[in-house]
Amino acid sequence: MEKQTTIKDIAIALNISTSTVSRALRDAPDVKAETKAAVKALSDKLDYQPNRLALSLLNRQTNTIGVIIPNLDYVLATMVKGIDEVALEAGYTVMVCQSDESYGREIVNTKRLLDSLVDGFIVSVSSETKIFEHIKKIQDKKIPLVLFDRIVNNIAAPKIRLDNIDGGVQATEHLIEQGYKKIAILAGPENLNISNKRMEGYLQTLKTHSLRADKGHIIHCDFNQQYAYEATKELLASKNRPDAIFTISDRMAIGAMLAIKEKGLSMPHDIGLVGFNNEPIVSLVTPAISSVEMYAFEIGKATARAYIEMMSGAAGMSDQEIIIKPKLFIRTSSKRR
Amino acid sequence: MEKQTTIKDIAIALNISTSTVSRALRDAPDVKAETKAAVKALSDKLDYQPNRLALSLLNRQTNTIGVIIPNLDYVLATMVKGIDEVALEAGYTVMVCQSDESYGREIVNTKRLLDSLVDGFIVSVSSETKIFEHIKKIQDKKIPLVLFDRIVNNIAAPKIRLDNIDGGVQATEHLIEQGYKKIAILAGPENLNISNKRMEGYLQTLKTHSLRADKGHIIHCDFNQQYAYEATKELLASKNRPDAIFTISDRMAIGAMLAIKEKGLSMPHDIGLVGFNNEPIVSLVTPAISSVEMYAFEIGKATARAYIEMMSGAAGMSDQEIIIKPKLFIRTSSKRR
DNA sequence: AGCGTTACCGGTAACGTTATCGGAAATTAT
DNA sequence: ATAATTTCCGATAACGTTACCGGTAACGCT
Repeated sequence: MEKQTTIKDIAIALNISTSTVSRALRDAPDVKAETKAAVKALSDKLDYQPNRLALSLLNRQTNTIGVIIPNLDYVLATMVKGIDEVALEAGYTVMVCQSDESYGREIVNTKRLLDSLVDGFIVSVSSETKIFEHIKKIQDKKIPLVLFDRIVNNIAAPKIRLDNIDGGVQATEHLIEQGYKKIAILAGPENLNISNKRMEGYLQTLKTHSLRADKGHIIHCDFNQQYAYEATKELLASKNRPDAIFTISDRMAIGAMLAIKEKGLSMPHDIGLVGFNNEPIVSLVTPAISSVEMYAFEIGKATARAYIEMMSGAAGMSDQEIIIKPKLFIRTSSKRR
Repeated sequence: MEKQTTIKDIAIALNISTSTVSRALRDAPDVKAETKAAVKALSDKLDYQPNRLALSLLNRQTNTIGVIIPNLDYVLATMVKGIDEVALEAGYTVMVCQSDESYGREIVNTKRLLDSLVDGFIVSVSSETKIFEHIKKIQDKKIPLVLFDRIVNNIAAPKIRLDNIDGGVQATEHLIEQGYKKIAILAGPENLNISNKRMEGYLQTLKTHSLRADKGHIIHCDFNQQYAYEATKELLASKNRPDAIFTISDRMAIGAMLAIKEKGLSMPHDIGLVGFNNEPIVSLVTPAISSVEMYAFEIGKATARAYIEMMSGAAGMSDQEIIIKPKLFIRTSSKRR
């Protein structure tokens, strides 16, 4: 690693002071045009780039956003892409850290970024996280914080998220409308907000239609395909077999689909199936799976915009909540009318 | 954003010098145990964290790796996960920038990170990139650089990549063995190294078996599903219709699959299909698609390891090339014997 | 000629940290 | 008791940059 050219190098070469070089580079009015030209010529020649560390240290801001996410699955990668796009545009650099759904790593990541590396955070908490001291610590230090997707309710910060309840409602309404009566739900871990909200929509809709959810039809399982597969196998073997399943993610829907196929049952005839996220994959499997689109890219962009607005000192952001409306895409797996 | 506690705050509070505080915190031998205890107690109480900017400025190193990738699709996200894991373990922070397959954004990203933000690069070039001046500039400044996955041949840096030729060979050998005679290939953009290498394996294998590739059976198209779908439609409508297709990505295989199904042809009977990457999706579609596993996570980890080794001053890294062997997973789409 | 004004530039401090040097006090050795 | 050593700590400079203050020279005005 070679020494980068600094303002000092230029100053010495031109036999002027660093102050003047600095001013010349910033096009300050009180520098002779001639001097400016010389400085600029030399700085181009030496490929001078200001040292951002020094600037950050001086100005106490890094123009870097710390983004902490639980993983890089399709949905989150799409959201990050949205964040990235808007942030880059606005001159921010983004630092993405994966917590890998681990509470411990989430804390480590937060701590590291807190070492004056970033001047704000955009966070989606891991499914394992039940204690939010590390998040609160961010706020204690008065560092801007925006939450997205997997938000935390009792923290006062701008929140950008899907209307998860509505997603649950849309999915369940649709299944009922298609004539399904015994609708089961494959939910995520019990403390996962987004899962609970989707379930809330589900329960609420059942109630509206005077249907009752069998206790055995509400399954909490880990957020992945394998668990969903096994849970579905059990569901299908149970006495009171459901005639439809709503899963709160597409990966879980795929797991369910495999179990259903294996059992020799047909969709949508014997069993209806609706997933969540509307990942590309769901339209490629057979049968194509209905799914709730959550507009991840939009959520990402809105998140970055909220962050920028917050940084620009907008007031009353802490209780702002941007809620994106989901939309159900109906496909073969649940369409029997 | 509140003022962080600094070493100075502690020094003033305890009426000692900042030097002593610094030493006490680093457990230097020449500090009284009593003083050390006092400093540590107060630093805990004030939640002191050293300012990494100041340290980086002083030591001329940031312990941050700049990772530049073209996008965050399944394969690259998996690789990043591998990089992340190893890097975090070794105390590095990772800065991921997406170029979004754009040459321009790749340059912008490189430039930004070059502003003394990172002390080394891990790069996978975008498919649009044909000029590598920005990469060479990294090396001109003697900044460590590791290339992975989409490497650039005429740049002297450690390279970690798949044995793409072998992947092409495995896929093609398999198709020939299954009795397919007229094997087409859906390749990526013409300047994309990984695509060309996979194609090289394909051509090489045809030659071994004294088969000739019809010129019309070699298609270059963009790296996505839609283009592959359309290219396949054309292929299937052509006079000399192929009886097998090898695509250099799974997303392209999916596109091909859709076109084949639409045409009413059956796999593996009428047409054999083999993809590349072995993404989870390929075992979920019907028919399940054979695909070449590229061990993305391993590649990511190996990349980070090479980077760390390089940083530790290991010699002769610049001509090191780590080549991971792929492995074909055979599924319904191509198994007719 | 003397004064004020303008144009231009340099010096210094500061951001937070540590390495280096040097020095005072305390301890040990003679 | 004095010298020699050890123990402990403080001051300073440095990393690269800019804000701020100040100063010199040239110019214009009366």
